[in-house]
Amino acid sequence: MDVFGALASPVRRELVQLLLERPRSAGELAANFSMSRPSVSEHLKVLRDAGLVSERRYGRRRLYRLEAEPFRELSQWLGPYERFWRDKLAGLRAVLEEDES
Amino acid sequence: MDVFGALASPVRRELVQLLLERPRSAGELAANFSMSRPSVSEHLKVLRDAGLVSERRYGRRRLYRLEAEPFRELSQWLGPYERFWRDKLAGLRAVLEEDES
DNA sequence: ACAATATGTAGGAGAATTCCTACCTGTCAA
DNA sequence: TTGACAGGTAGGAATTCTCCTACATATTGT
Repeated sequence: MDVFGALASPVRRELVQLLLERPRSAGELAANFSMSRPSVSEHLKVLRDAGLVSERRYGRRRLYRLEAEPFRELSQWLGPYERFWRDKLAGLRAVLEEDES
Repeated sequence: MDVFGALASPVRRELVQLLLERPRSAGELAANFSMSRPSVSEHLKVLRDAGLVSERRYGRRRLYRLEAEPFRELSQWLGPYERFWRDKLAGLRAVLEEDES
């Protein structure tokens, strides 16, 4: 599953959002959800496989942290569309000003 | 299915990319894929339901066009992560310059 | 009116996703 | 060394996704 597929799940987007604040352990992450801990662990695996997060072991804990690169790629993918909607807004503004005059 | 879910499919991302150039009819879009035309039509429905594209009928043709708003929302969602990876890059640069000195 | 064109919908098969409980593994602390 | 803790893996049920062929609907040109 690629980056887009990984972010398609609301649960995984929430995980990613939690990791944006700071790295957290698997258990701490799981505590934020009503689903079972193993299920959260599976979601973490999806995020890992997509390269969105990495994991380091500290004793019996595993700290998950956000990886920057995939988000950079996402941003690049979005670039052309961003230009698209900015142009749309600019066009809209022009029309509104036209009406005012 | 929401915007993220809709963009999880490579086929739908390609559709969206085609529509970024200009609005196109369902048939013209389908011609770009090796899968059956009805399947492409179903992908278009997913994009429609997610609000990513809209459709206007011109006779027996239906022109699909990209909608700006969902991409704007995507951009806003990405905002905090964009800051995240920019900070990472800045940090990396700082470390490299440190090494040089 | 009729055949051809453009496109969506129905129904279904097969694959993938998502969640669960049970279980296994490695680490820490007494 | 042994029990408790942190966390991943296995196997499976229910659901959703993706693709197909067949069919239905609307429009156009003759």
